[in-house]
Amino acid sequence: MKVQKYLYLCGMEYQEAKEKFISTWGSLGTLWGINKAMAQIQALLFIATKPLSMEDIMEELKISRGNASMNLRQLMDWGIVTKALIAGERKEFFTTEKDVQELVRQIAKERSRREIQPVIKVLKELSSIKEDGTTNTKELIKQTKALHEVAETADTMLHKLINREQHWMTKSLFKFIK
Amino acid sequence: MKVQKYLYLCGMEYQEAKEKFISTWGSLGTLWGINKAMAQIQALLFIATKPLSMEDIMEELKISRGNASMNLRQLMDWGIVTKALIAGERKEFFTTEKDVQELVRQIAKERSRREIQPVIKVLKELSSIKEDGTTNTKELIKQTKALHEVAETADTMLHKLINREQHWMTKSLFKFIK
DNA sequence: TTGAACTTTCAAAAATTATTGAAAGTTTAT
DNA sequence: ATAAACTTTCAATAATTTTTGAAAGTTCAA
Repeated sequence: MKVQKYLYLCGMEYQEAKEKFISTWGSLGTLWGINKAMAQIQALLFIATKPLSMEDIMEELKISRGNASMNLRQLMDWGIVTKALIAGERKEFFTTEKDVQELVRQIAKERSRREIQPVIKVLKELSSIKEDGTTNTKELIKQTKALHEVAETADTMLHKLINREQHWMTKSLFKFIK
Repeated sequence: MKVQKYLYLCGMEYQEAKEKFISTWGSLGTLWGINKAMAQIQALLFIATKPLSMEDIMEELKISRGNASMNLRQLMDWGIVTKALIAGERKEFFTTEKDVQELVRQIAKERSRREIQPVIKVLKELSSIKEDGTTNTKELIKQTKALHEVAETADTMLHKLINREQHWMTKSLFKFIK
């Protein structure tokens, strides 16, 4: 009965679509090494029409307070969720970056910093390997160099993306690649 | 004693560099949702000067036969490792794609197929949500559309990358982005 | 067809990662 | 300074993922 009333008021479609959106985002996150709760919180905020409190998030996603707190903190470390102070409220509220372009840029920036740059550093270290003339050493040097080059290129590309004004990606690049 | 002899013959530098290369690749893989053994097997093959047997791989990486077998199969599913038949040998030997550009393309292709395309599919499904005039529904529709657009762009970009001739990425694109 | 040489499969064990919940910590209004 | 209203931390637990190893499966030479 309660369910029927709810369905009548809000429309089944919305609730269903919302859940699908959140769970899809969640499993996508898992695939990319981001944990489910973190991805789902971001998804929830992404389609919310106003900032949400920790209580709201816990209730919607059925997760514990500790889990919500830790994952919100991580999202803030990634720079894609921020606290939104609401006048007259003691609680903290949260919002995510709503502009997809900006979101993509922020994620690109963090992934470069956390993943690509450390790899580049190791590849650079490996370039100091002693050339002893063996085939094995030659191959290691050759492949290390090749990877180093690709990693640098990828990083440069990401940085071009990161430093562009808003709609660069969809406009210019899309045009370029025809 | 045995160790010293080994060090003398092969040079400490090589062994150290090789281990560093493999373990770095392994942890990078983990970060990207690829399991450690799978990434390490690929790394090992990437710097090997000849095809390796399952025994070789098991011994070098200290992993079990089952583990080696399953991960080699996955790497073959990804299309980045292939069996190399060696005349006169009963055993199977394995090699990985040695050209980094080609490797990147193959990975891009698989990631598009496994990750981006399913997301695009869900976003498309969600676009059939019933527009009931509420703010929440409007926001969900808006954000779904925005993501859909970005996902399509990313996928198109990847496909341009995938279908280019060999050195497109480093040559043309690098030039373009200055 | 047999059996030796290999590979694959898969249930169980180990390792890793995520989640909980309650105690400790913090902030703010009075 | 106190206490209510919150948030954070973290040890314990749960869930998930990876790894093992041995049995089952396959292939091939004789």
